[in-house]
Amino acid sequence: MHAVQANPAVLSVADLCKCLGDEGRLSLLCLLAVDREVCVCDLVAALELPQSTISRHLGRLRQCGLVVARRQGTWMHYRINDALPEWALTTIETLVLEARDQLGLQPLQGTCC
Amino acid sequence: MHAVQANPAVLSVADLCKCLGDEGRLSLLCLLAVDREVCVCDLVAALELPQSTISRHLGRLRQCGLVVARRQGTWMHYRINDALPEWALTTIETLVLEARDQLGLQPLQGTCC
DNA sequence: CTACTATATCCATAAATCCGGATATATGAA
DNA sequence: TTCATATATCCGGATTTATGGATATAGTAG
Repeated sequence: MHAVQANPAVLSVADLCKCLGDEGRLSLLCLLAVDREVCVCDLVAALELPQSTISRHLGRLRQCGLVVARRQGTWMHYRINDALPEWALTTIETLVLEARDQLGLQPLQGTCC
Repeated sequence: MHAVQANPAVLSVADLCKCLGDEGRLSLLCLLAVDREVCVCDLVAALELPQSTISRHLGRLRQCGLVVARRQGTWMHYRINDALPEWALTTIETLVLEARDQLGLQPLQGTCC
């Protein structure tokens, strides 16, 4: 078996920064950093952005390995990938803490599921 | 006097990340993080990019407040702005440390001035 | 002044990114 | 099966960004 799932292309510093360089994605990470696991519909409700936009951002975050998804029925639950390298996790933590002040985003209300 | 030089538009997390999300600018910051102060010609020599490209990247880094410049004769010396907020400085430090491994950039040789 | 160097800016092109409505896919229920 | 919901993907257009050669500016020396 040579499909040992090669290391998902080590996260580059530049790619991490590109992901964090968009207010939409940054907001998503802020929300995910508080509640451990959130489903897409709650994220859509919280950020008031079209569903396709949220999904697209989540897709990119997942592609970079910043978040992981878990399916539960028709819902998808996203959470920050805690298997990221240290430098990435500490960076995300620092930036999310500051971004939460800068972007005025209200905490998640009622969970849909 | 109402020209007290208004706060240079507080650095946003997203803007910092956009700046760091380019390999050219990231490389420049890596070089500046080692040697405290470097002049443009040395940066051009080290990165082997056209002078206009280097200057443009430095301009953006300066505009975001990540670096400051000091003129000495015809030379411009750039250094990381240590007056940045804590969250930005620690982020830069963490990312530069990792990026130096990822990007294989050789240390500055001979200073031009 | 002229000439030379270092750096910044201009410009047009190319490439990447973002957006959001429309559509496709997936799952569960009836 | 059909329907409804949740999410992902498609696609065309708008916006932003990066590029690098050419040019302009600033400083020094003669």
